[in-house]
Amino acid sequence: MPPAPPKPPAPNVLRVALPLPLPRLFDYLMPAGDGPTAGVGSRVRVPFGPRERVGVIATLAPAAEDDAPALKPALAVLDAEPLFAGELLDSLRWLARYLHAPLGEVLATALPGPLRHGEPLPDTHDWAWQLTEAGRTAVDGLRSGRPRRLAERLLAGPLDEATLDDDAAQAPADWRSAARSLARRGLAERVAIPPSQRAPRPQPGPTPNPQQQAAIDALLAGTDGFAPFLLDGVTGSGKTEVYLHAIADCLARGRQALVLVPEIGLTPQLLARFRARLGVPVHALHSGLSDGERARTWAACRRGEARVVVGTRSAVFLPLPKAGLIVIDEEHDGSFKQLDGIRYHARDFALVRARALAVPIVLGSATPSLESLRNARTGRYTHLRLQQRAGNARPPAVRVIDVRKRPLQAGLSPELLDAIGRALDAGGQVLVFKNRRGYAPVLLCHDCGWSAQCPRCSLPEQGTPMTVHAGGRRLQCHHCGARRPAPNACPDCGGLALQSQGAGTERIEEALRARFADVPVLRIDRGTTRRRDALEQHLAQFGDTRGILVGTQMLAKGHDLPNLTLVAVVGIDEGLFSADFRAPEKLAQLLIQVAGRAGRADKAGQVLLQTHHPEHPLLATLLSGGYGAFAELELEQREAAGFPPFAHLAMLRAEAKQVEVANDFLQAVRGCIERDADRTLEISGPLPAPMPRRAGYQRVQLLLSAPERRALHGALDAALPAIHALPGARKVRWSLDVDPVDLY
DNA sequence: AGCACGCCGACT
DNA sequence: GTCGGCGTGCTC
Repeated sequence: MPPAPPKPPAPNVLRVALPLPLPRLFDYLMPAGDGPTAGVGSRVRVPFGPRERVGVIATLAPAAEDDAPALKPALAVLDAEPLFAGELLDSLRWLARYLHAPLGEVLATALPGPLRHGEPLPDTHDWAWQLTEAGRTAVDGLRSGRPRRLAERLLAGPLDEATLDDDAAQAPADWRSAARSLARRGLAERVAIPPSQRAPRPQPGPTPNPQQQAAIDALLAGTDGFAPFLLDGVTGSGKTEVYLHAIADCLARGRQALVLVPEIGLTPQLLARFRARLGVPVHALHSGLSDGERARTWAACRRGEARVVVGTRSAVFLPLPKAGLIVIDEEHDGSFKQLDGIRYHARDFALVRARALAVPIVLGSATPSLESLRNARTGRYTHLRLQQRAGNARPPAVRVIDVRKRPLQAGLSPELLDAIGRALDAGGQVLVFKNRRGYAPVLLCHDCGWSAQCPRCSLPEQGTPMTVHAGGRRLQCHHCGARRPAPNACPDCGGLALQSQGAGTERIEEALRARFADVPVLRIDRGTTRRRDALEQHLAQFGDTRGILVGTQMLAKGHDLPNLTLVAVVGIDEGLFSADFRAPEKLAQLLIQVAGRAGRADKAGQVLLQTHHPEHPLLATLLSGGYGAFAELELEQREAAGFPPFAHLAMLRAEAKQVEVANDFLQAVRGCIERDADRTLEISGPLPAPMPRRAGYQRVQLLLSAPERRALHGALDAALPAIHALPGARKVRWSLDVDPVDLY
């Protein structure tokens, strides 16, 4: 008999993903002692240099070869059941490869702080109240009152807090103070019970209109397997109602539903509506929660106990062992993309997860992203439309105001101020919306509307704007890098009214206060409104009284203002002529959204757009054909210019105290990439970024573009090891952003 | 990323 | 004479 082949050695090496910006795993020996068995996806505490770190076991490997460095043993395995398993682990591995980010960093961003730092998965039990021994004998002796009534109910057995809450909702009574009163006397106690799996007690909602019903039917028909839907519904058409029906169906099938909303969209009102309608606990996940709460929600999802989670972008990392549905509300919203650290896009990653989980996913928006519209158009997504506005709301009348050569006061024209005055006289509310999105500044002539275009690479129709650098004294093109000094006078009309930026909200507020001294003027922006519900509070306080709201982005949605009769939008020209190819899309989405705020009730609303370019095709198309027509046109432009969704981008950014340092580094990076890149890969840069993020630091960037994703990722895969090894890599702060949203 | 080690200026 | 600047090198 031939000798049996040698048995492969039992795996005794842990390959651990640590949260470090290093693109490799670290090997350890099995920990000594008898802790939980080491399994892929479990966390381990390991020695790392002079300190300790918590990582995740990525793979188990057989004994290392002799030439390998001497391995240290891991200190302890922290999870008996792997924290990351199945679909979530697979999807996160995919994400790390897609973003070209270290697995350890991706896994770390997917965990709430306490879990990242090695805390055990927290308990997720519910609480109930029961009588103590003493309590049972003392009931008869209690004075009549709420504590006695509660004690009598508890005689029949313990009651969980959710049931007590529900009963209290029907017959309002404060059972908590009664319970505390009993507890003080040692008659009752609070005890932990297993998490409730009560059947949903949904409340009926309004009857869906025919379009909503058609959308609901389509969603319910597609619950078997991966099925992406674009729910394209005008403002006020009742998308949430459609979500609620789909979620209720998902709950009825005993599955979990995940709802992602933009940062600004997760309000107490929205949660209350979901809770009331679905009749099950709804978990919320957002930045306002404590670490402990986030960890508990994570645990409840991991155990399959959480039925519905509504969360902002990081909720896309929740484990969903019983997934049945994913909803992305306002799918076009920029806050789904993380702008630092692991730069993931929650909507895109949610699609990857939905596919891996084999569940339907609904992307809802009144102004879908061009990416999603294209996917709907090519048939990758089922396109569902809601075109009826609920109730008797009428679309507002939109008018464009030409401000060329008009005397402006804090950027406001006399016509606009007159219209504001008339709206106030009629007892209405006015919203003055300042479009300020951190666009790269462009140079604009106030007399004739001329803006600086690159002479070398202008397209015949739209042109390539040059951006303002060096404090307004230099212009630079972000396509070809051409530079020239900024002119002192307008090359077209000879006027001296060249300006690079409009007025901020503070100046507008000031001017409005001076002009309309008899009405309240409320400014809403990042400066005045930091906290989550501060916006709602401000607006509620403002009420229905006649007055003026001044603000940015934040005012584009939220709290209904039924008495709002005039919306004035200023500062749109920066969006019309921005060098950022996404600026027109963002501007169109914003205009539609802001316009949706006027005339929601039965009062007719008016929208005024103040611009130097009344004849601009974006405005003309948007006003005559709506967002759909705009999107059609814009997709053509993107295709002609070779921008997403017809090309795929990656951005390498570097910053240093001296531009040359960052520039030299990216020049070297460019060399690494060019060495063996596909011919279809286009590289532009290194170019200075027009807006420094931090004072004293200079930012430079290198943009990669390819018509096929494969070419882009192939080039990055090939070049990244060399880039990491570049001598300059430690002298600059650099990052790679796959699918960047902001090019500046 | 941390955190060490390692060589050159103004201070108890 | 020291305390401390941040340059480069490593972490299984």
